[in-house]
Amino acid sequence: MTKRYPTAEVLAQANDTFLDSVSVDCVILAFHQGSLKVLLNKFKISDKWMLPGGFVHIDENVDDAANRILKFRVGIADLYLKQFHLFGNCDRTRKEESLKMLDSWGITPENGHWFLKRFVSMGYYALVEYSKASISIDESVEEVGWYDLDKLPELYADHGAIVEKAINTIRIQIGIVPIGYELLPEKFTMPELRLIYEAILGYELDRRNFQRKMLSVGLINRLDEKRKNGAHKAPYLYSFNREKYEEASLGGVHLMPWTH
Amino acid sequence: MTKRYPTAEVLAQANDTFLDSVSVDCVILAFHQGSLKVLLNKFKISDKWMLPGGFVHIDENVDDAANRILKFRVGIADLYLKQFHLFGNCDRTRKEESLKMLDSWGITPENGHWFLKRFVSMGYYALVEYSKASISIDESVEEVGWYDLDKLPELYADHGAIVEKAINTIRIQIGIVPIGYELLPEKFTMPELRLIYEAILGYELDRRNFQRKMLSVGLINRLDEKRKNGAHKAPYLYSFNREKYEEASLGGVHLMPWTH
DNA sequence: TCAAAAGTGTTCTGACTACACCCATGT
DNA sequence: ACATGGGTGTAGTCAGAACACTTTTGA
Repeated sequence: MTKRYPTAEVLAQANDTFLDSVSVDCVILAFHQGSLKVLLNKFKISDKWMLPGGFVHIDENVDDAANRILKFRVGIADLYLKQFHLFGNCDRTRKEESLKMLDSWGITPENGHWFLKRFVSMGYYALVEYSKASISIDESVEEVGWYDLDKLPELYADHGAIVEKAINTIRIQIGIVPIGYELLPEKFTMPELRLIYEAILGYELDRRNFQRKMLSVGLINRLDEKRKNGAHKAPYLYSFNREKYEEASLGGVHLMPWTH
Repeated sequence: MTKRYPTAEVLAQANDTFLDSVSVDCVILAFHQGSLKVLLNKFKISDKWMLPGGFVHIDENVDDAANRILKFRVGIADLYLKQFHLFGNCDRTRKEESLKMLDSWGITPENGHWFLKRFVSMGYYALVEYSKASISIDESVEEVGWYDLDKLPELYADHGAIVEKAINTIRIQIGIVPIGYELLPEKFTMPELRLIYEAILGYELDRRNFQRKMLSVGLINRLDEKRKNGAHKAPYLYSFNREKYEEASLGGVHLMPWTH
């Protein structure tokens, strides 16, 4: 199973390789240095940044395609990965840009070439641990990088709207679905967990009440270790109770109050 | 704007009419005689019931396609209609069935015919008022009918799973998103509203607390009328405060508690 | 007059809020 | 010692759960 990201050769005869008209875009989020980052890449030919995305193999489930793209880009499989919206408007396809890309790959497209047709894109969001993600570049991509959510560069086509919709969806779900497990290392401190929640929600939480709430739902175990940070009391380390976490992911938990 | 549901003639030259590989399936729900019903139809050639669905015109937004299909089937436009999941597995396409359909329409498909390719389907759910829905039949459809959610007949391909996923999604959203407006006539009684919630949730609610809660969120106005039902006190009639309702639909409200 | 169902009031509990207070650590 | 930030305790408030009680209607 070493299916490739589409390159020039693949695209040239893609009619039988990929599912028509359907693409996948991934909003891959990680937490680093106090803020949420999203993974972006830039194709050699394009001057705009894009979300990591790709096409669906003809014999591949769409969800699996999203997983494959994710694994290819950040090197982690079986991540927290969720559908959040289908972007299906006609006006989202940028024919000129696509032509430019084909041209740069030395392809002179016949009329109605697969790549030039209208595409709808399934949006997925993924949460990954920054330190575990090893971003990779292939020959079609010039640059890959993590961008601060509130300092995004100009994005290709509707990718800006896709990012926005993703973060909105996560904000809504954060009260029901436990997160953090995917964004943090095995051992973490309570302030670290809280900073993630604050970054996603966009406002500050009461340090003390947050701690109590998190401990009371029972998804987190306190360890017998502390981490020395600086000139203050060393915070405890915690780990997720994997079993209960999975359970809560499926069944839903009431984690956060609803009123701001 | 009188685009048609695909029929034999349309399908024959559909390559340029419809978006490839993408279809739309609608789980249309209504409340009638104490239970939730879902709209199903049966094609002449098929022996299995299907969800109302269709294809996306080449110059049509996917969301608009869902709206068009809905309008065609129940005669109501601008309904409460929401994406809930993309069904994108390879194994969901039933090639033999599709061949049978084409054959029955007198089409001998060349290899790789549009209709025989793999399709992914965007699932939408819609809530409609039973009395306002006028279901219509076209020449390709043999029968259309409302089916009780827990007495569904055998459904085509993965349509059973689609219905299930739809109702699960609604159950999760019912606590945040106000519903009822779309399922009830202009004027309704509190028990009527409560029965809908109970039907969706699958369990009974406390009559008295439900009433208080509904009134306290302010989406509902009590009218100066009552409806005489039987040998008991006549319940008040209520109507939705449309303005606040729209607002709540967008911003979200905390309507129901989370714990069962 | 009685059953059935609607409407209102009350108590109890538990969760969230907003703090005050104490503890550990490095400079 | 003191600033910085982590951890615990507690009173006040508010919403939901449970249930008693009253009201209206038709048979």
